[in-house]
Amino acid sequence: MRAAGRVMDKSSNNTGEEEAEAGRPTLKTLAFMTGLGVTTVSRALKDAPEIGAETRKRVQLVARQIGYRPNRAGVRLRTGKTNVISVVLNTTEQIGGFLSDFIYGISERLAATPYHLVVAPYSHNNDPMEPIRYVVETGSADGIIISRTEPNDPRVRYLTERGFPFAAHGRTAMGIEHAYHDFDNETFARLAVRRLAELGRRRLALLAPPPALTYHQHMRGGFLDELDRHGQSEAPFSSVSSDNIIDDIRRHTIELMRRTGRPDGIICGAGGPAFALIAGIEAAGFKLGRDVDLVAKEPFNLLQLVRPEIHVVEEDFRLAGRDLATAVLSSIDDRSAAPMQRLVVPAEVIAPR
Amino acid sequence: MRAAGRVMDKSSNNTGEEEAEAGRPTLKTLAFMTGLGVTTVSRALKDAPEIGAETRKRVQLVARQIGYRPNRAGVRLRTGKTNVISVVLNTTEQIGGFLSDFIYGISERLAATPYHLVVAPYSHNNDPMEPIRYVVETGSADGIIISRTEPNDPRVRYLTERGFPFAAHGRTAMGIEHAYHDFDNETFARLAVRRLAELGRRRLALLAPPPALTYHQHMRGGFLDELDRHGQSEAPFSSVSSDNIIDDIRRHTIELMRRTGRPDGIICGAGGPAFALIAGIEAAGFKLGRDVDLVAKEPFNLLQLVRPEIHVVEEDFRLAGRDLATAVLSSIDDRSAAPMQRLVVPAEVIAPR
DNA sequence: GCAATATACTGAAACGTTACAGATTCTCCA
DNA sequence: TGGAGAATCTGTAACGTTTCAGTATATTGC
Repeated sequence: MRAAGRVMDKSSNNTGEEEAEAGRPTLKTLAFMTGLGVTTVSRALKDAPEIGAETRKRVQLVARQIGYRPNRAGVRLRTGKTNVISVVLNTTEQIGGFLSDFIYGISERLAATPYHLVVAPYSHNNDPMEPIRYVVETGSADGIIISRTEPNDPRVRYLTERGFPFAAHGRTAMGIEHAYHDFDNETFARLAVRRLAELGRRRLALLAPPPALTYHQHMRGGFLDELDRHGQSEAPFSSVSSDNIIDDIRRHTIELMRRTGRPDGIICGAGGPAFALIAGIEAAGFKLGRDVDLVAKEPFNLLQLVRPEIHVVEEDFRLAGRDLATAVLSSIDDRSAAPMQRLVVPAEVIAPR
Repeated sequence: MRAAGRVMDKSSNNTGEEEAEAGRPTLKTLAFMTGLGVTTVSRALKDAPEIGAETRKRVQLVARQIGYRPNRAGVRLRTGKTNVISVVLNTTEQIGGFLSDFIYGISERLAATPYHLVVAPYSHNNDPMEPIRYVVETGSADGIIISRTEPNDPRVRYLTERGFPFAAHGRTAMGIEHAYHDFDNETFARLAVRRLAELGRRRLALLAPPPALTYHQHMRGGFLDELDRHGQSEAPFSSVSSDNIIDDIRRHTIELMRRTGRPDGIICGAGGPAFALIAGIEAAGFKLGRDVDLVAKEPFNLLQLVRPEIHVVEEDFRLAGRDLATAVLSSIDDRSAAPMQRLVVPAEVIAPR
């Protein structure tokens, strides 16, 4: 009864507006259809307490029926909320790219939310800060995911100073508590060294990530310390990093294997470059599993498939993506909440099959 | 003189507005600073002819100085223009993912434009039409890039009917002229068969993409026809496609190699799955290059690195990304222009090194 | 029976932009 | 000299949303 009365009132009030009934439904359309004011509709849709229960249901029903979807630009203009997560990526990123799974992981987490994922690239010759500044200055996202984290990362400092929600793939070492997801590369290195020790390998080389990245330290730290415990020695291999292009790695590996102090065990801190390592080892005339053992990260389950004689540790980038998305979302939700920090500790080295 | 006079006028006119001087500069800020109206500023920035040359320069100078950047939400709300390209991806996509390069290619092309790239995922169990409908209905992008194109693709029909700019990775066969970038998989298959014929291989198997996808037809077409020309026969291998998970492919390959009519040549229509093929061949006790030859796509230059005895054809996904981005942009720019259609024809099969 | 208060709704304004429909000044020609 | 027309600028409205400051009606307390 009440409802009906109001409907009559309002519809006659609103008829001046000449509803075209074309295009996407907006709040105005809903207001017209329900006979309510735009404000009421807006509030009813977000379950505001000052709207009658019946009205709320009615509005929501109609909205669902006609497939109302809030206009993102409208919301964004009014509130500043973009419903966007920006993932900043280095386009000169490594071989073969773990990136697919990373992106899929993020998407997966975002799928059930109103958030969109935008990919903001930067190339090696640009300033990594540039896309970050852009996002913050133009407010083009509600949160940022960064990767290739450094111990003293200007992006982390910048974002923290401004209180802008973000999560990093990798840790820092600058006394700032921030959200991150990281793979425990120290443990990875330890496990790898230990395995090679078990196999009787005495002289090990490590293909590490570039020194600037935090996980270089972690990996080398674990490597060196564990080397010490087992009385093994290092075959220096720092002329190249897992960031180099395939051919560089292959060439340097050949050179490494031909040195006097060549290693009998190699550890590779990434997936793709392991292929180049293998190629180099074999090109130098050595045989995997006999002359030298290799422990590598296995990001796509392809490595051990073609070279069953290598030892692998699995790293899950899809999980990293999901985790980081979750972390940013909760940062956005409550900026003062404790940042999500997850360290994934590898449990085992998978032996050759 | 003139300019100065106007500045005085306008600034006194505008002083009612109490410029806070905080936050991002907007047109209003610029208007205040230059002493012009916001309309004039807006037009000056986009080089409208009805604005005096001097004014235009002045406005643009000030804009550059204070780092003015148009508010995307404002533009989008007013004009409907989003400056967004949406790339719709299947998150259950294949092994190892060529996706990184694809995305990087798109980003690369978009970098110098005002466009952002948003990734819209769908999983195997969802309707592939869903993200497409979402984008079109909510107008959340100016253009779409789709992949995994089918001969009679409902997405292509839908987008064409609505005149929505898009480009497809792959062709269709439905009498619709649309923008695409495609790798010539027919030629790929022909080259592969020819190479295997040269090697004396008589009985060939093809690991094709799923039958639903257009390039399945192309690849199989070229394969069968060329098979005929050389008087070779086919070893049926349709129980599995290059979309299957690694382990399925490996198992089916073992089974294939143990059959009576086992192949002495195999062609693999994708990069990742080749690893599984190799594993299967070897698990069945055969040797690559001796018992059987393999021709595969090489998307990341990793395959031949660890298995120098295989023959590869390079497919460049970064180029595909760049191309598709270019195609959508030009579609957006002029909807009636002839759609960009590019077929990349592979020239050679790279022999083992 | 009347004020105070709670309940359920409302219009107007604002976010930043562009399109529309003028307004003002200047130039040039009859 | 006067008026048409070009050149250059202007304010207002609108896109769809949320917030602010109400208004009207119903309910309560005394």
